Amino acid sequence: MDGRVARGARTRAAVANRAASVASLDGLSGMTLGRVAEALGIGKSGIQAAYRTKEELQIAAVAAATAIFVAEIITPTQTVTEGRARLMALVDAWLDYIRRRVLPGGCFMGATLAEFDSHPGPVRDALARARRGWLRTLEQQIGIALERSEIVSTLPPAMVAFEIDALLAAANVARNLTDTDQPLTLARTVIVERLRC
Amino acid sequence: MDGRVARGARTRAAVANRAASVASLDGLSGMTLGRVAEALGIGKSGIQAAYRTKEELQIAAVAAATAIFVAEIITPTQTVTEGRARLMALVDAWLDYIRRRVLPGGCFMGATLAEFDSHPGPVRDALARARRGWLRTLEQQIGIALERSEIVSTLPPAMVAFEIDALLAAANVARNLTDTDQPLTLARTVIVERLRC
DNA sequence: GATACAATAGTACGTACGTCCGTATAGATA
DNA sequence: TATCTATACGGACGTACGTACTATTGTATC
Repeated sequence: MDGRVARGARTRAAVANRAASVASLDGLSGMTLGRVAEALGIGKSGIQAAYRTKEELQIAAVAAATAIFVAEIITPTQTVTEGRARLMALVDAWLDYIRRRVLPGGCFMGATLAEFDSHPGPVRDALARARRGWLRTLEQQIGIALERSEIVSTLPPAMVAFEIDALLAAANVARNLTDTDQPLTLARTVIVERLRC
Repeated sequence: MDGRVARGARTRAAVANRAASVASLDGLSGMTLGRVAEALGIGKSGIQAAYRTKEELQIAAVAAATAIFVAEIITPTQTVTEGRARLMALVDAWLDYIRRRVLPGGCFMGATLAEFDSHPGPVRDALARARRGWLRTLEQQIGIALERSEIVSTLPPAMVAFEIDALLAAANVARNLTDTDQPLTLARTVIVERLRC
């Protein structure tokens, strides 16, 4: 029971995951077929068998990174009470996800969005879609927290979501630059404070 | 009166500026000698005559981008009253600098920091130095504004500076993604609001 | 057990990269 | 004027890229 198609699917998943890892360090352009192949211990043609072109591989890497993100951050917080509690659970899960270096480069989006934001095409579309989903998730919990008066804000949920995402992204960069976890706790402090006004 | 060294210096400056332009779009790795050369209408060897290696060119690009940044944002606001007024002048100058697309990719730091934050070396050091200078400039004015009670904050100046920079960086990404100036004004709204608590 | 076909390896191609070298041009120096 | 010297060019180098193609393996189907 380890047929051709099962093996193929497993390879495809392994390739996509490794591509996401490499891209978190060197970006989706710096991620080359040869590097991914070498990291996996297979030949370049093995990558091609899974994804025909580099662009397909890039999109697969985005999908893989998104899946990891959902598994690490979205799913585990799904059981937490909606509103402020879940919002903070999301933030903490994100910070922990970065701290644990699930992907070696930290935040996949941080490394790739800046690279592709000026390059229209299917890859950028995939990145933008994932980003929008994350922002909407934040916005939703902020809205609920506001309704329940668990947080205070003079700004609409969408702006608060934008702000939290901005702080997290900046924390990721600062963390990579300084090789210290301090920026992560700093960002958390700011976020906590901003949910009180 | 257009001697070798004068011509050389002029070429070096032109090469560095064009390198900064290209890098704002494609990053410091995506910026290739051939592309810079072509954009300048000279040969690859012309670039090499100005900067021996690609790394030297990358560092020169950082310096050129920093110089542009200073000329466009720091210097013009130097005459504004210190404190809240100058802080907002800095923010507005930054937003306008992005809006005017002085560099085609928007924020040079936004495009290159995320790319190099996981790549130790002289290029990252140059980027980190420039970033620290910008954060210190913000922090300084925030501190003065706080002393003079022009703004209210329960957070220390360094954190507010971190936050403002984070919002601006996120605005740049969102602006490139959406091709709309709306994220810029959104970020400004958040910043103004955050200086009141 | 024979046949068809998917997954992977291996190889080769054309292009573009960064770098190096030889040389012509033209300003600086004596 | 004659002699350096720095700028810029053209070209060639080895490497690595993405892609295309063929051969081989191993599994499902009949």
